[in-house]
Amino acid sequence: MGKREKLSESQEDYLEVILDLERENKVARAKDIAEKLGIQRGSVTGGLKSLVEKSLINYEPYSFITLTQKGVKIAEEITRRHQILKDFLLKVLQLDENTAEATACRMEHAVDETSIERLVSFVEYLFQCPRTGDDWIQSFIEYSKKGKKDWSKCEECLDECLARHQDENQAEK
Amino acid sequence: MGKREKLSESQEDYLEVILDLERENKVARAKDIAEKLGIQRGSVTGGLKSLVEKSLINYEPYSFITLTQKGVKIAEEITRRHQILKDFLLKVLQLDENTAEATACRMEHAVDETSIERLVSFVEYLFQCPRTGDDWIQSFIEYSKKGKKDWSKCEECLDECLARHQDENQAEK
DNA sequence: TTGGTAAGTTAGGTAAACCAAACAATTTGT
DNA sequence: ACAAATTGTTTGGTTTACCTAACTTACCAA
Repeated sequence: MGKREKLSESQEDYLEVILDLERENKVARAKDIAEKLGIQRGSVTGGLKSLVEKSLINYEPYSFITLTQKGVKIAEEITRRHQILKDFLLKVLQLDENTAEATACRMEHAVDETSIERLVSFVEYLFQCPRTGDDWIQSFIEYSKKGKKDWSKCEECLDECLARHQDENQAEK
Repeated sequence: MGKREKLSESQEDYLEVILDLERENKVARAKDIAEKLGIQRGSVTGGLKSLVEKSLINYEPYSFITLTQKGVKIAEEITRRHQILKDFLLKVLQLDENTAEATACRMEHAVDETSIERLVSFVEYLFQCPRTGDDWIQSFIEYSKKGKKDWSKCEECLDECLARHQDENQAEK
C-alpha cells in the first residue's frame, strides 16, 4: 500500500499547488491548478490522472480535487522543502524575494530528506549561535558587496560580539 | 551569434561529461559519454545533434567529439556550479561524499548565476571570518547530531575564539 | 587483405508533459 | 428553468529524451 515510487518534478508541482489551493479555497479546481502552474486547462486532466493512479488525490471527472492522506503528507514535505530553501536563500544568502522564490521552486525537486534536514539545522544554528546570528550575516552581506573584507577589524568585532553576548546574558537574569 | 537560449538539464549533463572526458582523454567518445550518463549508446547520437545545432560541440558522424569555445565556456560554468554546490554540501553541511555528489548533480541545474556567486561568497566568508571557520562548523556538526546545543557554554566559546584569533594575529607578526 | 570486434548510427517505439481546439458538463444570472 | 458563460474533458499533435535491435563504419591483428 504505502510504497512510494518517486514522483516526477511535474507531479510534485501538482501536489504543491493543490495543497496550496486547498488551504486557500478548501478544494482545488482544475482551472486554478492550471493557472498556478502556468499551463493550459487541458493539460491538467492528464496530470491529475497520474496522481489518482498513485492514490495521491481524490478525483473523478468533473468533481473537485482533494489530496488523500498520502498526498497531503508528500505535498507538505515538498512545501516544507520549498520554504526551507527559500528561507536559506532569503535570510542567509540575502537574495531578493523573486530570485529566492524562483530558485527554491527549482531546487525543491533536487534535495533529498537528509540534505534538507541538515540545512534546517544549519540555518537554526547560524541564527542561534552567538558567534553568528543577524549581525554576522550583516557583515557577510557587506563583504559580498565589496568583494573583500577588511580582516583587520576582526578583534574589535570579536570583542563586540562577546560584549553583546554578556549583555544579553545579563538581561536574562 | 553568441546568444544563449537556455539548455535542458540533459544538454547540460552532456556538456559536463564531455568536458570531463576531454580533460581525461583529450577527446570524448560516444561510448564513454553514454557510460558516464548511464544511458545507451544509441541515445547519445541524438543528444549530440542537439548540441551541434547550438554550436556547442564539434562533431560529425563517426568523428570524435570536442567542445567549441562556446561549449567549453558553458561546460565550465556548469562544472563550477557543481563543484561549488558539492563543496557547500560536503564542507559546510558535512554530508557524506555520495549524497553530496548526487545532490550537487541535481541542484546544478536549478541555481542561477546570481545565487551561485552569492553562495561562493558565503562559503568563503564562512571559512575566513574568525567568528566562524572550521571550529564553528565543528560545533554545528555536534549540534546537528545531538539535535540541541548547550547554549550555556557560549561565553567560554567566544572567549576561546577571541584568544585563538589573538594568537594567530601574534604569530603573523 | 581481410575478417572480426568495437564503436557509432539508424529506425522504430515508448513515455511524459505539454498545447490548441473542439466538445461536454456544470454553474449562474435572471 | 434555461440560455450563456465558465469550467472541465477529449482528441490529436508536438517535443524531448530515452530504449532496443539491426545495421554500418572504423580499426586492428593475423
